[in-house]
Amino acid sequence: MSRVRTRPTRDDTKERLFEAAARVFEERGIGAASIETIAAAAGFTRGAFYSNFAGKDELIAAMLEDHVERSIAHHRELLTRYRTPDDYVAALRATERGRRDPLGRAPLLHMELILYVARAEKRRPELAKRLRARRKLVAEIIASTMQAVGEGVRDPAWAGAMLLALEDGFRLHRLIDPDSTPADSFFRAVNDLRRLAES
Amino acid sequence: MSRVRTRPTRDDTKERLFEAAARVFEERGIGAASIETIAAAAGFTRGAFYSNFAGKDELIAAMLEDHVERSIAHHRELLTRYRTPDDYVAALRATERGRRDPLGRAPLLHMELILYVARAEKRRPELAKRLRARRKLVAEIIASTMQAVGEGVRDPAWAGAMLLALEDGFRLHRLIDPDSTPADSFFRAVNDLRRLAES
DNA sequence: ACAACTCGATACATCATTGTATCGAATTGC
DNA sequence: GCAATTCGATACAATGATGTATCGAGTTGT
Repeated sequence: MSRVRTRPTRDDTKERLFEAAARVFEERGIGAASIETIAAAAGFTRGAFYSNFAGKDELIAAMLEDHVERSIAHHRELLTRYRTPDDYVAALRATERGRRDPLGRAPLLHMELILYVARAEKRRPELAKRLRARRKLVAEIIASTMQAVGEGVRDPAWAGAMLLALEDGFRLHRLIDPDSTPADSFFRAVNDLRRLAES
Repeated sequence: MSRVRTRPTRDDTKERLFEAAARVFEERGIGAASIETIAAAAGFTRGAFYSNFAGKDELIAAMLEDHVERSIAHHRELLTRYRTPDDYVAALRATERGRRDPLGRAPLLHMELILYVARAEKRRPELAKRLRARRKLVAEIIASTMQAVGEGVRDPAWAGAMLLALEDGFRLHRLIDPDSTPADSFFRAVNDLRRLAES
């Protein structure tokens, strides 16, 4: 039995390394981020890092694993509460405003991870699985909320793919030029499309 | 006057460095690419590189400059030839197919550049200018081709922004998962939207 | 043809990064 | 409590990257 904990638990350390890595990746880019910098940002030395991960690759794999579930869980939770398209979009808008991003991570990091993994041929399937899960989820959301209002969409899966492309695209453009790309561009587009589809 | 040129011109060297840099950036990512690797890929040494550019930043700025003009010029040229939406989309589809995209590798560079510049606060305006130019161009295309058919779009500028977001989004997703994201996803979406807007 | 100039390779010094090996302190099992 | 184990800091060797300074070959103007 220990009297008072003076050393952080292993999971604590990993968590701190995650956060630090997210910050550093976002700031410098994954490729330009050194292990040393990441460890230092977390308040540790390289020793701690290598004690927890085999290297940069394993860290990133762990980051993906960790955060994917979180974001999907959030959407599913929203789905149980808001049953019409308008409500759902409104709810999303609200969380968007409050949080950093519906996917749970800052946009730059999101893109950065996509690129990093897309480049690592052997690891691409992981990210692909994630994209497919997101699409399936959006398709479900469309189908579910549409049905609640009595409207029909011919192909929810394709509609989901389009919406996700639109979302990621606007996210990218907002990175480049926030001034000409308002935060709610995506939602505006969704509403426009819904209006189009209804007429 | 020299008899026979045995040394490449300065512009030749720069051009070769551009191409090599594009390859290396695509393969390793901008952050992870070293000057040495780039120069070597072009068949030169670092000496040549530093003789032509002050550093990585300046190289990238030059690459952007180069890329932008080329792509915009191409679209404008298309615009003079194809005056209806259908023709234009068809023409785009054709050039897209012809472009080197055997493994979907070229788009990586596009995203990579966006991220790199988005991160460099001081340089962001350049890329923003480019995004705005693209949007303006697409808006013009929409307005121009629509008018030729006698249709009206309420807000061509906004429609242009949406289309670009859609395009970049699909490009991103194709990087992740080519199997579930066919190369013509964007064009399919454009056609769907046109059909929606017409009804 | 000759002098001035330009380009790119080579060499060099400095510094950053990587991965491992080892040691001491903290923690847990018994 | 005490031994065994775990965690993370430190030291270390090897390698890679950066930028500059310099030299020789190539090129241009007159």
